Amino acid sequence: MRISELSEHSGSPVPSIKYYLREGLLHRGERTSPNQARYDGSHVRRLRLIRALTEVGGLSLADTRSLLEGIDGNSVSNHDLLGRTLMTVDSGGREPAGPEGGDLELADALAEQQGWFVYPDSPMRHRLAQILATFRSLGMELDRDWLDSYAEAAEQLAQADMQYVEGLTDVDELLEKAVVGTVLGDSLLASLRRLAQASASRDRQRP
Amino acid sequence: MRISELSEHSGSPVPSIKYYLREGLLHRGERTSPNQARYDGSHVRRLRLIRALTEVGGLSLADTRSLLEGIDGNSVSNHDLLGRTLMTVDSGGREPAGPEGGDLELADALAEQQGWFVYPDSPMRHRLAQILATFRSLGMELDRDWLDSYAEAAEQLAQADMQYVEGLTDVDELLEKAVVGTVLGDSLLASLRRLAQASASRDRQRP
DNA sequence: CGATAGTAGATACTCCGACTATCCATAAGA
DNA sequence: TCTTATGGATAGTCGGAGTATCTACTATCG
Repeated sequence: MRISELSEHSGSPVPSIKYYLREGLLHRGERTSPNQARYDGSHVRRLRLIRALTEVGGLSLADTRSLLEGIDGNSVSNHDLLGRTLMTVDSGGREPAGPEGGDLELADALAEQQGWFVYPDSPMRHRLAQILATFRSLGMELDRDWLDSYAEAAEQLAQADMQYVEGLTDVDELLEKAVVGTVLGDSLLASLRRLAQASASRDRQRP
Repeated sequence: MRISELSEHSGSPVPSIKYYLREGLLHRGERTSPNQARYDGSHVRRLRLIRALTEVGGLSLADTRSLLEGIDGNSVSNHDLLGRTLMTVDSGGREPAGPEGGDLELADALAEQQGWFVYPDSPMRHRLAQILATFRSLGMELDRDWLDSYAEAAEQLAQADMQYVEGLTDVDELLEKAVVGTVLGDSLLASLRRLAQASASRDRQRP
């Protein structure tokens, strides 16, 4: 298919497609002559993925590209994907630069309570500590029960994810599903949480 | 205190503070003469809040401002805050424009299973449907058990939030904690989920 | 008292990310 | 044939989030 058809099938305007090609997010089509190339289903699929990660997941193009490269390159050995590929994802937010005092310990305590193994230099460990520090800097006392609820929910979600992914043998498919599930899962969860909060606060208002 | 001291106390550079003043995110100081104004703790606090919401929560300045206005104006009656103020938050992502077919029904089914009351024209209801549509457009079959796990986790989180907030009588404080808890809570949860996933996938790799 | 540094506010400028628009030489299709 | 589309390259746009500069003026140190 030609680029205009690719545009129609994917819903992305031609100039954007050209841009993604330039930026290396989309693999080039099979060239049939100096100024003709053929695109196929893989391009449609990739475009949908790009738009899902950026529009719904809120990732920047740069983050999106690095995830796509991870998928393409089978960057990680089998199951280590969630632990490595996705660790690089920012999930929004410019670099803060907050000093984290005893918050690393709190982060570790939460992880230990859930039985998680956490690499000491894991970016997420530091990000977590930083978030905890931010809460405290705003005068929120970080109730341990509340935090435990969050950690427990995270554990349950991870278990659900593992079950969902269980039985997949194709590494490519597994990688892609893991990435999508993780990135869009954040958005999904955020929506559900809002709905639950709205409902709960309404219930509390008129019990 | 003068603006330079405010800058030191808050960690934000003076030009940025001026910018926030211009943009109406930060209330002006008490003017003591044509070119002098005095700032106080409320400014320090507000600056920290702004930076927490933008840097850690990943909100745009525009979203941040609208939330701050909600807090300032006591926009919502008592407990309706989570249901209304926070509904406006985007949680990242440019407008997609995805057509949602039977996904609204699926969204409603999930909500009903958790016993949530959802306004039919709630933005979050549509956003949820859209996210579900996105998953499907990527060829993920949307396992109902998986979705239920997510909805259940959301419910538990909302309950934890309610408990945390319970007993607060000061409306201003309640509003602020709700906003912070919701926005930063997303980031917190995302971090925890990554840690849990990493650990779980590691466990599965070497059982 | 005067020189120096700091200040409020306004206006203008910069930088980056994510596109759009033009352009060119060529190829496909009516 | 000749109008339209294409691939690729280069340049331009636009919004968001700051920076920089400028102008009067004030505070304060020596």
